[in-house]
Amino acid sequence: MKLHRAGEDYLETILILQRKKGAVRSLDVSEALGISKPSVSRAIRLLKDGGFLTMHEDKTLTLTQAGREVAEAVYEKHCVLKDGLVLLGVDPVIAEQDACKIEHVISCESFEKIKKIRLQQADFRDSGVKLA
Amino acid sequence: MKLHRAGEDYLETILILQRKKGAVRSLDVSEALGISKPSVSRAIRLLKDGGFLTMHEDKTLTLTQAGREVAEAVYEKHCVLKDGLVLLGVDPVIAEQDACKIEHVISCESFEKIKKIRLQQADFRDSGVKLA
DNA sequence: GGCAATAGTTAGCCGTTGCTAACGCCTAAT
DNA sequence: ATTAGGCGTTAGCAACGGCTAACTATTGCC
Repeated sequence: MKLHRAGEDYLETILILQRKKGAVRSLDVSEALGISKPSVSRAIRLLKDGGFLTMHEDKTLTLTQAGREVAEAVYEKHCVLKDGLVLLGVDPVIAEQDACKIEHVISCESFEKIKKIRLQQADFRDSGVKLA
Repeated sequence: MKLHRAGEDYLETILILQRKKGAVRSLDVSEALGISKPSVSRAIRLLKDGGFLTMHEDKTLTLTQAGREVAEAVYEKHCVLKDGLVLLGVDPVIAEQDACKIEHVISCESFEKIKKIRLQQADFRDSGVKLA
């Protein structure tokens, strides 16, 4: 099963909510993403069918191994991209929005290069040299 | 009329083809993008209705002022993003693909910051200092 | 004139991803 | 026990953006 933008978003959100408050239900995802309950319900069903998460009797959601891998990969992209943009002087709110979109389209190769240079920039900055 | 990813892609492609070979027809766009003739035909009609281009009696296409502005903005993002990624060491083919996607989702604010830092990096590199 | 190739269009399908309306179920309060 | 609220689901709609099949129109060749 091939994941699209929305699927990645849902998995990422579930991961974040799981870390933040433990048990996650569909409604939590709905509120976090600002997407209607029925839309989330259908998406969750598809992700369940695809083997990315399981829903327990009490309706709480848990990511499977596959789901967690996707979610963590996307979330890492999110964090590095947002951080990088903020470092460049982008407004944090804008950086957050952009990271939310770019995380779904950027290749792993490009991402790794950005991650690398971002670390170097941090080192560079910490060394006391003024860049910008 | 609000443009989406596809609309921007078509306008950008028409701009590039126009610069490369003068007159542009639907089929040129179809071949350049690898999208079927009917899909391009419909998209062109919508862009025409939206005031982004005009189609002449001989079926050649011309961007309007509005269309050209969009196309040039997207194309500039494309070039800067691709260049930036290549500078970071990303394979040019991958960089091209990623730029094609990111150009449609990145904000102007983030883009401007990237453009700025890219120029600084170029200066820095030209100054003889080894970065990577 | 007739035929084939080229180019554009129309009609209609599909998947993705949003939405609302309305229903079902469970729990808690009266 | 009945009722109300919270949560999930079902049904059905719409927009976007691909696709194929099939039609039309123009042009160039014999």
